[in-house]
Amino acid sequence: MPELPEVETVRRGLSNSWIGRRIDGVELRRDSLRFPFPENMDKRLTGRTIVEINRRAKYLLIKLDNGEKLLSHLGMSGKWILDASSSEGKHDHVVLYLDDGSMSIYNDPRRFGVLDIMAGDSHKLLDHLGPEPLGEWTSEDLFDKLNKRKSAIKIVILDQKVVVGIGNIYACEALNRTKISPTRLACDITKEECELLVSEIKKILSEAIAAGGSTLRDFAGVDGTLGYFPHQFKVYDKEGDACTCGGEIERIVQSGRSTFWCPKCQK
DNA sequence: AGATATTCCTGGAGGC
DNA sequence: TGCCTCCAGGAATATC
Repeated sequence: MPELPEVETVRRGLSNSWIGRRIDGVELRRDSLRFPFPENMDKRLTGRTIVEINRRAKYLLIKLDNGEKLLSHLGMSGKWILDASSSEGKHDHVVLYLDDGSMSIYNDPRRFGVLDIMAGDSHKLLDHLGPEPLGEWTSEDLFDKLNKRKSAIKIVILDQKVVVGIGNIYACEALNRTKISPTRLACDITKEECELLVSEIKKILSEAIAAGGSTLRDFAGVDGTLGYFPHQFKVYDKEGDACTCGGEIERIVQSGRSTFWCPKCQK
């Protein structure tokens, strides 16, 4: 569920709490999530100080003082719980003991998340990724990629090789905002529509980050949990509701996933 | 290579 | 109230 804005919000929350902290102890409650943890992950993290936290796509890159990075992906249900007083959670998989006496816990019921340690800049999960939507991403780049694809536009903008960070929710929302039908073939999207898509995707992601940032203080104040933040959506999970144009929002299934859209205004 | 199906996992919702 | 089935979804992997 966390898409780019949620991961960026988590990055900011973790930065506030973690930068400059030394990891004094690591408790692994299991040996894998989606993938096995790297050999001796607990020992390799112990004694390290966190110097910087970056984001690439939906991955968090937690830089350590020896140059290595802890790679964290939240999958569907992953959360970092900061300043935890105790760990009784059923799905608390990893506990970090920090040098200020606090405890940070990685909790993930569905275990789709990833934790790994990388020494250099290359990683199997990162190397094939497409451009960052909030970086130097242009409509020309998008048009070139869509041109070659005969799948529905909704499916193609979910492809992390085309552009990163967009999940099911923002794909639906962006298409509604640009009035493009999710069923149109990617190769039939015009240059003008690409310009619109790029600018609306940048806008909606920025807005969501701003909203996440504003809820972060309150949200983290309650239980210190950093994970998924609900935002205001126009079409996602709103089957049967009225679209802003007056039409009725429908749900269809594309490649096994729900798409919410308005057939009246999205052409 | 590109398109599609399958897989991982648990909690929550809905049906009876 | 309880049990069953289905569904949610990120992204690697396999298969055609």
